[in-house]
Amino acid sequence: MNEKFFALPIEKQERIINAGFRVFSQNSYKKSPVSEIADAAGISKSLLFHYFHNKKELYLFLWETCAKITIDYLTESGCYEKTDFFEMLYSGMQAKIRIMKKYPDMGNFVVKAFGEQDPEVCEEIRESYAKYNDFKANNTKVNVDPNQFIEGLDFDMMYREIYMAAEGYLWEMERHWPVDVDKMEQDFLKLLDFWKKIYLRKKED
Amino acid sequence: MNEKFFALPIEKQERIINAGFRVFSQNSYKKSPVSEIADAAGISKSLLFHYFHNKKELYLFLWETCAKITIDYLTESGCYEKTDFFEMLYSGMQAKIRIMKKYPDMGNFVVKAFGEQDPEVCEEIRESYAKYNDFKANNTKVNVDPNQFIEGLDFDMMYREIYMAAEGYLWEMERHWPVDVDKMEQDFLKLLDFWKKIYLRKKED
DNA sequence: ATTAAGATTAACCGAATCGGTTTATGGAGG
DNA sequence: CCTCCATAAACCGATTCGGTTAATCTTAAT
Repeated sequence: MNEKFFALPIEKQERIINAGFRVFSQNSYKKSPVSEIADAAGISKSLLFHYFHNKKELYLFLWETCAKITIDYLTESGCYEKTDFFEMLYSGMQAKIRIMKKYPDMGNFVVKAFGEQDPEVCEEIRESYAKYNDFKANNTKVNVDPNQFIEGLDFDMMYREIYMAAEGYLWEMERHWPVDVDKMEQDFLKLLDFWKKIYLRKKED
Repeated sequence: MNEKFFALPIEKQERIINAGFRVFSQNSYKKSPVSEIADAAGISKSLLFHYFHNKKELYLFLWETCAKITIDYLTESGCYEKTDFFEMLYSGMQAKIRIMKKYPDMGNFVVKAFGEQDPEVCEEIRESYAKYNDFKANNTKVNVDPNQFIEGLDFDMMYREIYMAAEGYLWEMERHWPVDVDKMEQDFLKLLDFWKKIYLRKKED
């Protein structure tokens, strides 16, 4: 790609990135016109082709950008260092919320790209995803104290259940456009309280 | 539409319906070619245009079909008559599983259609959805005994949490194609047990 | 065997779209 | 006035799409 892209004002870079996320998340790679992305970004198609030599390059740049954004926001949230389980959940969720605020269509783009079948891009997508997963595996070490939970609790099951509920909540949110991220944070705090009340051992002091 | 469609062998009807679900769920209305649907169904484009006069008619037929299928499977499952909360959950989930078995892409089609913006179809979609919602509101009456749950439980919150977890689970499943519906049922049974253990009042007899 | 009717498809059409290129424009600095 | 350089308009050949038409294939009655 043309490195001059990064010399653009950040605001313009983000407009282009978000336009790409939006269009590519709504249609398959082949059916997503570059012209539509340019329109959504408020620039001309020719300019887009000036910064990215072709459609494929733009697409893969967006894909790599997702990994970069996720890693940046997650590490910055400090969630990797937390030892308290619910604190980890909370800062992780805060990172996701901040991402959604700035890149509203990134989540859907990731899902769509991950399932992309087009031979022109799908191998690259999968390779890059493997790399990202390696990074995650090397940097995620959850250590929680099992004594804080109620007796006889199936911890893996609880984790899974909470994870799915969060996922389901996000999914439900994204269906009701536009996403109200502030309401989201409130809802999630309420959920956290609910979970703590259910799963945490009562303090008997 | 051409009523002769319903005279076709059921197996062929379903092939066409599933092909429509598949293609329309992967791209927006405008970017979903009728020819691709015909290919996926194993028939010629001209034959598809013989049964449905145009693309819009096919699309709206598929949309109405979703409501019909959902209502049919849900009432047949008996979940509307259940008074036990977890039994209701279980039969509802069984209905959804049966639907996914027969129409693997219907769920994604519904989501996509619900968010469709194209002026050629979006008003009709919304109207029809309102009708479906009315039906659901008139036929869903949950009456559960609050005494069966642990003390101090926020029931609405629990319901919401369970609902989201189920949603999140489905969503996670659909990402890992193809969906293994039998494993799904097992997982869901385990989840049900987990919830019962957490939320139900312990029997002290 | 002939034919009529219906089911199904291949071939076709005009309009629009798409990825990408070439040419033109407009504005800032020297 | 000239030179860059960011940006856009106009353009191009290839392809695609919705829909139609003409042809073929199947079947069952005569």
